[in-house]
Amino acid sequence: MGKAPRNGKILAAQTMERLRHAGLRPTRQRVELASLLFQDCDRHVTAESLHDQVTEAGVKVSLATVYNTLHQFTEAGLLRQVIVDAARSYFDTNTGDHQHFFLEKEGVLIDIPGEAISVAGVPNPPPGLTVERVDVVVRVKRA
Amino acid sequence: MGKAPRNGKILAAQTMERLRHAGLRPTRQRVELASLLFQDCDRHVTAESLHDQVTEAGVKVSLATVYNTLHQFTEAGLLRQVIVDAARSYFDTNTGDHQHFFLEKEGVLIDIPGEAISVAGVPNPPPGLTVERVDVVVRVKRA
DNA sequence: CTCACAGTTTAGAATCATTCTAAACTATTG
DNA sequence: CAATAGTTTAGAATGATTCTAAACTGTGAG
Repeated sequence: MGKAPRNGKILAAQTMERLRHAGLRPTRQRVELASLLFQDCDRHVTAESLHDQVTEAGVKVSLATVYNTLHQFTEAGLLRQVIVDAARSYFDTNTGDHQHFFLEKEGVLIDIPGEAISVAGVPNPPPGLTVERVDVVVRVKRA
Repeated sequence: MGKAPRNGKILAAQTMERLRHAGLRPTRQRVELASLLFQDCDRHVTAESLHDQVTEAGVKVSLATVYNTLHQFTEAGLLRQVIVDAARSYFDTNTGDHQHFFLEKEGVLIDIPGEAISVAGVPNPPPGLTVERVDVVVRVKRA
């Protein structure tokens, strides 16, 4: 032990700052979850996959808290919810403008950069409605 | 009584033919549901909304059968499943190429003709994967 | 027209993801 | 350090959907 703990501490401090900025009290659980979610590259998680991961890391966080936290992070703009599967909800750490490939059989999401794709010809919505967002899901399967 | 029954019979006969062509035995329940689904213009239903409708029409069909039937019709290509809401599944009687506006608050779907919208710049999927379909959901809200 | 059987329907139980509840805990502030 | 508002949690509850196994019904053969 040496590097891991030190990095852990630095990471935790940054994470706590980030949570405070988002208006969230940096509790042990939120810091743990945020560290897992935001340390690496972009990630796509479900409540269960994240709960499994945090549990395997030897940290005790209830599934209810994982659900709460995912929703709070989403409201705070730290995550984005992705709806592609009737069976479960995915959360994406990439909150920028982008779209997805979705491999249904395996429940795998792959980002498509926002600049890559362009959607043309969206009609004006019916009167009284305004566009919030345009989601594109490219459903793929193993060849 | 006069017109209604006669039309009903004609409709039923057409519907039974349609079901047979799709490889589905035309049972009372399937004919009832198909009549409701396909008689008018394009429709978007959930299992519950369709069950309510058929029940209000005075026809006895179990909710389980509505679920079964919706899935069978979908497999047979008579319906298309639309995934826009984590909470419930929608089925669309329009199986052609088109996209949707979705008014989340009210659970309302509105078709956008396929010719209207064009999606450009979809990257090649990762090796070993092929594109099945590109879904576009324009999420709207009351202004 | 009738029988037999494969395919269907169904009530109710079961499942699964998710949310709720209310009691125990903890970060924060004074 | 104490008070308190915000959090966490186990477990119950919910809601959509699926399953089960028993009863029912198109259909094709005779």
